[in-house]
Amino acid sequence: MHFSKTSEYAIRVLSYLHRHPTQPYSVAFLHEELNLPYKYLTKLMTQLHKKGLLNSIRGRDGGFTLALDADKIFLCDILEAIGEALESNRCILGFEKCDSSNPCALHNQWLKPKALLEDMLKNTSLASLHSTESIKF
Amino acid sequence: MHFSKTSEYAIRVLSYLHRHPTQPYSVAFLHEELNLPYKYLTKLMTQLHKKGLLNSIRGRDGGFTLALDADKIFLCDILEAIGEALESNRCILGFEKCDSSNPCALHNQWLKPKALLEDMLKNTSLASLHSTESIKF
DNA sequence: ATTTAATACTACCTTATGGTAGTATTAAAT
DNA sequence: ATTTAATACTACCATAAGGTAGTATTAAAT
Ligand code: SF4
Ligand code: SF4
Repeated sequence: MHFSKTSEYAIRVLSYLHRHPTQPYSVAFLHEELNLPYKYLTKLMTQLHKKGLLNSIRGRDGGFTLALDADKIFLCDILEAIGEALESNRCILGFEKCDSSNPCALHNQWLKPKALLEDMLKNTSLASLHSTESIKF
Repeated sequence: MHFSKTSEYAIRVLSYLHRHPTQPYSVAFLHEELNLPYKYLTKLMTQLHKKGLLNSIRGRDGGFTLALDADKIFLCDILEAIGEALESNRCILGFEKCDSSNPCALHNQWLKPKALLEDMLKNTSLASLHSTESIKF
């Protein structure tokens, strides 16, 4: 039970961009500031741009800015952009098919935590992430 | 956000063993019955035996049985046995250190889902998993 | 004693994720 | 026009998880 490194990186870097939404930041700068691997971050940023979450400005003095309002980007959007969308219907035990009219007991145990998780991912926006003005990133 | 294959396998196979706690089942049989990869399952069973969750009976007509009462084995015990214990204190964003007196907003969002997850893993026993008598395994 | 059916062990292969290297392309500044 | 600092692209490398192959060891049954 964990988030992937890539999703951690994406959340951290997007959250950082939100601090100064207008000014473009270069990957080199973000790499220094957030201590994330430079080349890997380049790939990730390009991917987020292709998915429409980032504006990219090429050439000298270029960089990336948020493409959308920070309160319109939710954690689930970020996960989807990097190909880690939550498969809500997937069986927690890896079964292909399941008669959901007769669920196993683990399924019932899983319902509540799963609902809260989905709630968190669907309703936590980038903007809300920074509401506390903590200086971690 | 997902369980590993290995943890799925472990939960499924242990749950199956609980159905007839006294009789030893061979890996070959479990492999057929649960449709899990034979050799990989062998490794997993040996590991679970070393961790004290299973009795192993070698030689002809051997196999594995539960080493403990099914209502004394909890999901978290299984995860720990396969080296996937939940690191409760790990930062969800991968930071090494964090001043928890000033948590970031994601942390607060994470508290409730995390608590429910831990509750599920700590309080769901093998025995309770099978209380509904569903025939999935 | 031999056969047989099981676990245990060692080593290797495959796939996905995470990460690196080098180069091409773009555009501002001079 | 040239330099410079940025993204974009292609290809490869490293690590961990998942999976396979072959053989040694064990113990019941005959
Ligand atoms: S009821 Fe059990 S077997 Fe069916 S999808 Fe849910 S966890 Fe899987
Ligand atoms: S408060 Fe934020 S930075 Fe600190 S441990 Fe929690 S998620 Fe990580």
